[in-house]
Amino acid sequence: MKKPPAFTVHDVARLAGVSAMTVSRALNHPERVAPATLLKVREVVSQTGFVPNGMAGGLRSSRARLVAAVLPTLTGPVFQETVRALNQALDERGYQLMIGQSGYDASREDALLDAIIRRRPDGIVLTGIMHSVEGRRQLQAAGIPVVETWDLTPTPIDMLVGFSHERIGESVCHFLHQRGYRHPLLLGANDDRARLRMGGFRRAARELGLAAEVPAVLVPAPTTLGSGRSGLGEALASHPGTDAVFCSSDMLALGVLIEAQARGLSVPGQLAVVGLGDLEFAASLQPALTTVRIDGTRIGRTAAQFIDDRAEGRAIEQPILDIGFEIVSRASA
Amino acid sequence: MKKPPAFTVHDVARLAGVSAMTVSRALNHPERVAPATLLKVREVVSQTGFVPNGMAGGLRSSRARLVAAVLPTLTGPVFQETVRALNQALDERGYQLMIGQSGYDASREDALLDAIIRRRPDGIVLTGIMHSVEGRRQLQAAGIPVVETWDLTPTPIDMLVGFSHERIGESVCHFLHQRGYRHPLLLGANDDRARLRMGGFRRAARELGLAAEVPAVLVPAPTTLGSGRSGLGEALASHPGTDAVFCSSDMLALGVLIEAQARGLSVPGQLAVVGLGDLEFAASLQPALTTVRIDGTRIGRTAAQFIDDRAEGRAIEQPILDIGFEIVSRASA
DNA sequence: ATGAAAGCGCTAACAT
DNA sequence: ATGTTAGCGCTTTCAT
Repeated sequence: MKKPPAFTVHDVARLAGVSAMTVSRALNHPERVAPATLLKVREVVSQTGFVPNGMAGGLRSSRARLVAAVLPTLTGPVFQETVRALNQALDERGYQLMIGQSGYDASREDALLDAIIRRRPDGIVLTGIMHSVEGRRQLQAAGIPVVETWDLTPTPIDMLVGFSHERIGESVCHFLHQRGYRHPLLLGANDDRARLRMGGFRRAARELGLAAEVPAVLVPAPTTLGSGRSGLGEALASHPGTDAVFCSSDMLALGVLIEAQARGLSVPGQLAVVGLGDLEFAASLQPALTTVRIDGTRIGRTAAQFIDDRAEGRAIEQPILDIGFEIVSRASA
Repeated sequence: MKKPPAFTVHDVARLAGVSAMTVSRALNHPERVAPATLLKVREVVSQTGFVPNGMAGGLRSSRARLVAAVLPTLTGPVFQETVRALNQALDERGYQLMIGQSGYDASREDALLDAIIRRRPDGIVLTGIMHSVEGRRQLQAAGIPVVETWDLTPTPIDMLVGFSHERIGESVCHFLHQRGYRHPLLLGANDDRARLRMGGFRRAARELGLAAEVPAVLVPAPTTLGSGRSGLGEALASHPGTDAVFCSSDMLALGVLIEAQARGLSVPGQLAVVGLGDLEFAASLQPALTTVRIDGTRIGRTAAQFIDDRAEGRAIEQPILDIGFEIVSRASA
């Protein structure tokens, strides 16, 4: 597997008896080339297997046709719908998606941003809000379109497609209260967004006179089925009167469901369970899971649209978009 | 958000009172630059927020420091461990990961390969074997290191890290037979790899005198919990004597577990269930899931190693690696 | 409709 | 240890 010298536009040009420029045009603007010439060029291209060097083209045209996405975990199911929709929407518009994993370590985060900015992508999609001052500065300075997602802030770096985690907390609290549950408990990871939801839930609970401070059980991120099981155990040990659990992910909720079953607790009779994410499996569980649905597809598609609009110089009428959420009421609460 | 003209090495060079080349060296080979000069350059770099243009550097040095991964689905949990490990191992070596979704449509697949080859990545990781003749030709012609994964073939394009799906089928068949199950059924998607496992399972079953043709229930890809539930229903309707189900994913197996419970079937007493993947949740289920463990981490890390070795011109002693698999015996079978 | 010249920003190769 | 020159492969710009 010795690397054979790859063909260049000049090679193709020579073989087709035209200039390099005509080859470039035949590839990128076929309508501006005479049909006969086009045919000839295409012939040579397919015979040689020529694929243009995108680094050279991108360098000259300052269009990388690349979008970078930064995710806290590559592995969590939560953002998958978003990533899938983003990838598909970008693909339709002729962009490739590059992914990077953030979180955990501040210095790794800097290195990741650096690696991304080096490639001069046409846009960067952040899952969550960029809080680091240095990171914000870097992104602003790079002048690359940025879409922050999955959260709201009054001061985005650039563009935003998200929803309010606090309002989710409030809504779920009201939802449970309305159904007669009086001793809710919060089960979740200790990340920024989960904290916001807890804050909203607790405030609503105070306003409803439920509890001065709704108890919470924290589990390590990322949330797993196993931590749902052990988390419920912990919750019932420390707060035996608990009659409802709001979980910060559907996976966690599934763990709670399984643990409840193992303990002979009926759901929702003795314990209500609410998840977050409305993952594919939520509707198929027994009992079917009541959960908070977030339209990840819309987030992904909108982010792609924003970036493409920017790259094409189109104005964006509403660059800060709150897409809201929906409580999907099924059998578990 | 007007794009401010980004700094170049020349700007930095001017401000630091050195040549562009020295800036380049200070950034890439700091040891070859006098300490005082280095300090000066770094000072200017951090003041200007300069980030070198990777397209220009890559063009000149023909090192993109980029690896492309092609996955059948971005969303399935099956390859996540592989992708996570791949990303991490590449990251440690200073590469970025670009992902693309294959499958579904042959013309989309060509476009994806084209988009990847354009970027002249340092390597391409394929999840599964590339069967398309045209695709193989393109990849060979591009001279980019290719690692095929998650399968075995005597004729890889280049390098390979995988395991035998046929042998998995055989092994699970023997496993179930040994435990006294005599009426197994196969539940899975109708993809290449699942077919290989079914083939292996059926051959072993014939050799063991279990059945001339072990029955199978096919579900659409990607496999879901819901199709596990409906699949079990279908299986019991058409083959009421079934006493064991080998599912082509853990998610499917979870669906089978839930459906069995809903029907009052005891597992493994009346029905044995075996999954594939050993996903995080498998051990935490009730009953804990017996499943086939594939070391996705090793696949990902090895693929990264192979590509880096190639890029650095190191010889690879064993470029075709069978990492095998392991049946993790838990409570469900 | 096509071509020639120039240069995108960086770094390999060769001085000094 | 540092600088100079040249050129990676393409596309923008300006001719023709």
